[in-house]
Amino acid sequence: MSLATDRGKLQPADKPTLYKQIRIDIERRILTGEWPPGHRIPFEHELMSRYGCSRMTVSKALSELAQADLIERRRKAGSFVRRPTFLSAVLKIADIRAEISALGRSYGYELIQCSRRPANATDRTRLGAGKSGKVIAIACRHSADNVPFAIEDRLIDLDAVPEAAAADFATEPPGSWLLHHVPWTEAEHSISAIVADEQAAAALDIAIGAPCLVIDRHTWRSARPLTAVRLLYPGESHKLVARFRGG
Amino acid sequence: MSLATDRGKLQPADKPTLYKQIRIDIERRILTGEWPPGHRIPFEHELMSRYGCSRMTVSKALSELAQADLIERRRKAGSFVRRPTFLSAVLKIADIRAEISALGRSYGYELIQCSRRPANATDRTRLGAGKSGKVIAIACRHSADNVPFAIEDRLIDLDAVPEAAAADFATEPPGSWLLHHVPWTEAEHSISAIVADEQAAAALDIAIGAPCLVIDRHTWRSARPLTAVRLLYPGESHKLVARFRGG
DNA sequence: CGTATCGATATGTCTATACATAAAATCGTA
DNA sequence: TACGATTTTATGTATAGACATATCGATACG
Repeated sequence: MSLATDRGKLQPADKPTLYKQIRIDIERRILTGEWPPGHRIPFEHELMSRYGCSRMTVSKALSELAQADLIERRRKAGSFVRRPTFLSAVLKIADIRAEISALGRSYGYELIQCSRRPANATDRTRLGAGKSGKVIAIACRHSADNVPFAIEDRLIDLDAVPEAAAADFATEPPGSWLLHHVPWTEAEHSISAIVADEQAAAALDIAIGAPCLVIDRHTWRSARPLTAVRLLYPGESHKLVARFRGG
Repeated sequence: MSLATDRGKLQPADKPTLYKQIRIDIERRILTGEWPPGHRIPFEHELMSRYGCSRMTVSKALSELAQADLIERRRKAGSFVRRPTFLSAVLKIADIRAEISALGRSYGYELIQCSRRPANATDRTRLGAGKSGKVIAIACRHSADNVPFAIEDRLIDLDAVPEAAAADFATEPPGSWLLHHVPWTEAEHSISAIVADEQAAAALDIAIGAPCLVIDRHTWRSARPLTAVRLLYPGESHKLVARFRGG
């Protein structure tokens, strides 16, 4: 897992066109604290004359800053540095295969169990689906350099994702397959910690009672549940990187 | 903690100006999979005639989609739906006081220890600072409805954040104070799980050996370390919400 | 056959202008 | 003074046109 910025991104020294120059000038003043939250940014026509350009150019810079949530624009009042109420960071979650490969380690995948069945009450609750037809239930294990890395327990709604019926989860991890084949609009994650029970300990090759990081992820497309997954990692750390502060 | 989208955000049914209409039209096609990754979006002048508007209007819609990382624009070639290689989600981390208040629970704060001292070798390593002068070391406990919620162990670089010397951490949690007073440009998070040792168990009022979620956060401004903090939560879940898929 | 050049083309930036719209500020009147 | 109508103002959206620039593809050349 890795966290990186969004909010317009820290530009990679693009050749500074004028509007970009204006944008990073303002960004710099905000990020250094020279213009604190609540500060009114100079009016567009002030920036026009300061930079000797048209209002459209200034406006483009301000629009991007607004889209990035660094400033707030209010008609008649002006533009203001946003008051941060949250730390905001973009979480980039690679699928586990890509994550392990990116670390330069060899990826291993093992399908433990895969069944297609009509959804029972537990499945429906887990997916959050009202009525539900068939589901695919998958249990599998990911390993890095032949050491267990995570175990995965997943449910896929076959009505919402009929293409999944044709996928071969014996050879391709379901997370990778879904990431590359199924667009989604919303996801929700819950992070928690548990201690390994006998089964988890055996699958992860750790001691019973050892700490595990748990990630539960639910994914929807337009409010329709697609999949629910629980990932269990041995307690060691997963890194996230964030940039910028946010509103 | 709560995760929400960036990438332009799921618009709250803004009155649909033309460029926004174009934007959400394209967004819809991407998100439903009608235009899969790699698909070439109609050329700007095709969209111009389809919507009967000027190129600037079309371009504004595409620019926002590009800033949101949903598409990639290439000169001469056209604009293309981005190939998702990551799940992308915006992590919004409220400071703990705000987080607990938002849940409608009463917030309690208890300063356990606070000292100002020259940085020792351990402090420097932890902050990642080369040379370092003074630091503030803080240990404190947050509670919700009088139940321990998290314990915090923090180091603040006083040279980088001299204003911190004047803050009163006996009454205001350091996370809240920093969030509202100190702009930052980069942060890095590590999430892991441990089992409570005797000290943590006592502070959190849980059993020794019970699982704890650990978040280590380092924060910088322009590559200069500002603060390092370790938060220890009892194992129950922390929710995150993400939207859209990303590149 | 491989390479250099050049034209066509789609996006990238910018201008000058116009009108719309939301909201602050002012004024006028009850 | 209080309240409602009017004016002012800064942003929001949109246009038409201009030139810049990257790059694909074709043509010409060695």
